Amino acid sequence: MTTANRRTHSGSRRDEAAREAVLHAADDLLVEHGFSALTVEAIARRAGVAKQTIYRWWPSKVEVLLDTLIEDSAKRLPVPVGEATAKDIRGYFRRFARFVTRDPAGQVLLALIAEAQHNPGTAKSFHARYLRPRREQERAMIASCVDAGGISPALTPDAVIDAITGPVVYRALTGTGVPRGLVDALVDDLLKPRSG
Amino acid sequence: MTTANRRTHSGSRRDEAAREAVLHAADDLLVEHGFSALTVEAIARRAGVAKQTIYRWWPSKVEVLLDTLIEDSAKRLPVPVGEATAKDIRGYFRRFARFVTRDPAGQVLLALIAEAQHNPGTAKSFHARYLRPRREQERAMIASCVDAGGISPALTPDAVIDAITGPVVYRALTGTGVPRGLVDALVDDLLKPRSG
Amino acid sequence: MTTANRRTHSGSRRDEAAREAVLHAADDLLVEHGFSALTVEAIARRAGVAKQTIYRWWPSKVEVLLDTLIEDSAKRLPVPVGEATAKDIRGYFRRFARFVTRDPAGQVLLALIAEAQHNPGTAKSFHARYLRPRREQERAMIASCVDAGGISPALTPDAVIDAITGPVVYRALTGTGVPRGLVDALVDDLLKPRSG
Amino acid sequence: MTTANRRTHSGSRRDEAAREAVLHAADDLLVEHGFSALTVEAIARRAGVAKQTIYRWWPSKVEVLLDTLIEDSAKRLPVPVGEATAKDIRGYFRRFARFVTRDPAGQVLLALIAEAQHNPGTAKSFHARYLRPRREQERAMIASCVDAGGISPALTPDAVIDAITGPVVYRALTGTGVPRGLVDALVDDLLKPRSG
DNA sequence: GGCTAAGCGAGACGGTACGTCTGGTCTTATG
DNA sequence: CATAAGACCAGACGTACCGTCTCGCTTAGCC
Repeated sequence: MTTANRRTHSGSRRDEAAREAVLHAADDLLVEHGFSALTVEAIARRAGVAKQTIYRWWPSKVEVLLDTLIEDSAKRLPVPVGEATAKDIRGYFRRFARFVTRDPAGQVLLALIAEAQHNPGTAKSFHARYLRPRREQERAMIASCVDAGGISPALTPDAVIDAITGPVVYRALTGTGVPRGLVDALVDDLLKPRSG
Repeated sequence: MTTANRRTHSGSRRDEAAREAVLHAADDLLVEHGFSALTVEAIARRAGVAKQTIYRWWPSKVEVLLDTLIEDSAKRLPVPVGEATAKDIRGYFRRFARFVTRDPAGQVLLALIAEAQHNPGTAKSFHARYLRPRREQERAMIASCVDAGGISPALTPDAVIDAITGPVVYRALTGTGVPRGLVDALVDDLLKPRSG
Repeated sequence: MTTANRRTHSGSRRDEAAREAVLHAADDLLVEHGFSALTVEAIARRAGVAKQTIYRWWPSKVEVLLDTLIEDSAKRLPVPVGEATAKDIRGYFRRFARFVTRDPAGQVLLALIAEAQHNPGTAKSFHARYLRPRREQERAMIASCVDAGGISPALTPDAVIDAITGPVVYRALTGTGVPRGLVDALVDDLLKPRSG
Repeated sequence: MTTANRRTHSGSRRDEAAREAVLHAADDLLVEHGFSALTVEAIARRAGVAKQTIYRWWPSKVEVLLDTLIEDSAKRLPVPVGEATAKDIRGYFRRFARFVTRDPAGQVLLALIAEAQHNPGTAKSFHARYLRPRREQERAMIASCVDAGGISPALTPDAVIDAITGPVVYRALTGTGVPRGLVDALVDDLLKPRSG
């Protein structure tokens, strides 16, 4: 009702509308036309924003993607906090598999893993701002469950996480999809102590 | 006065020297300056070859890389053929981990996995010419061992391969290295039947 | 402890200090770094003034220059008023030549002649605010001397002025300097009646 | 009849058609929309040429203009060569006045005089490639006439040229037009010796 | 003496053009 | 007929200014 009919920028403070337009434009372009269509010019065009506005706030288009990924995965793939049960953990990794294979934001994740291969700077901030913090939360999730006696894996928490997310990500990267039951099989196998 | 110092092309047949110069130039550039330095112009410059010569024989720089990867991994990471023992399999995956983390050709593999994310055409020929054939050989290796009774994994051969290579590749892609013992732990865990 | 070191603007009336800072900044930039360095942003930076303050009071950077030119040439190159002798006229044109070739304000004049070529709006206000009024005074100077019988040129006053300032300006514009004696020769030649 | 219906560029040699398209585009843009519309992008657009093609052959748009000026004034404002009469000289300066005030190429000349004010690099090559050679020819024209006894001016040849072209150029630059008879009056006045 | 109005420094904004780089296509000349 | 060379069109890169705008502030001048 009270919305202005034209976006009006906010003067000497950062324009939140422009920020969001950029993030959405980047996301949309990636999903619709792939990473190669994700040029700063195209983002600016699509967002109705000047190139300079992008360069003012983000050092590269990769950081734009990273921002969308961080926001989206905080919303749509939260790591369980507090005391986690084996069921919580299984649920998290199932959601992770779905996120990576079906959520648009999952495509962003894969694109960033890829881009980090090509560009050391990307790798660095991708780790610092996404992978590392998330890994910490995941580790805490596993550890809390171990502490509570819910599971007693033979591997370290890190190795467990790699052993589950690794195959999921690898199959997603190679475009072969994650087969039904793979996550469950891995989780079952890894979280319980090996007999003998 | 015997010139001959300069490579002299051969007339109406494809110039093998040019082909090899291109492959080596691509490999070297990737290792020395990373994927972002790997432009067709740079390859041509380094190989002492005209751009057109590259475009004549390869549809893109990615196919150049793919050719080097195919040649190099046939040489340096052969899949065991014939009857394979559990030991052979473990050995193969150990060599795989070393290849991916330490061999220059492993960098090519990672770069192609990455590039396949950005470009559907790359993905297609990367699968058809590298991943698929290799996966077939790996599957045969596992199957022959199962048939011989050497192992009896709970998962399908494909799942086993993913469960081992997945974490290795994932850690390599995220630049975190593959910890000592990870491969062995995964192999031990997956090749032997689950108790109970 | 009495701060006051920082210029403090004056509230709801135009800030004279800002006005002068702008004029001087423009002048300095032109002389030091040439016309191409004379951007509104650079003037604002140098003057310690916001861009908006410039746009509030001047329609363009050219008008800033024009203001400095008008002030400076009123001070340093006044046209003789009242009854003029041939000697006054010669003196004026000598000062004009020196102004155009050596005075920083002369550079401003040349820059505006140039800019007027590129921009019709500049041309218009440059004529209206500088060239026309000045030409009127020059014409009056010549006319008063003719009336007094001091000279009797074969050409109209306008043509005389053009015939003297033209070569001076042309040589200044082409950076070739005004040779000693050129002004005197032209003045001698033009102010006295042609024999025969 | 035999013209190709599409311009086809000429391979590894410079494309003459592209060169001419650029020169004409620059000329046209200057005349139609003024110097401020003369951007490299606009020239490229208009000429149907890639920007890089312009940057490959010209260091700046100014050099493009300079090339058009050199070609055009060789064609349309040749300096008389060989023994020149007073009539030839008068004719040349009359043509010069018409060139500067009415010929599109004259606009290019004025634009370059202007731009040379703003940019030292422009000034340098404008002098070296246009003004200096032309001045040499003009000086030779005057000298040959003096030698033949056709005229005996009180001023040096250079001063004579400046005294005639100066006012013409100055009036053209200030957009006031060159009045009928001004050139003749100046020529008459300057080429004949002052009596007494 | 509080209120209003304008000027101010600061700087974000949507744009345009800059000059550079690479991509992928084409032509020429050489062998 | 393959090659080295390299010109060509296309279009993205990241930067500099443009001219407009809003912010938060300071200072008159009016009630």
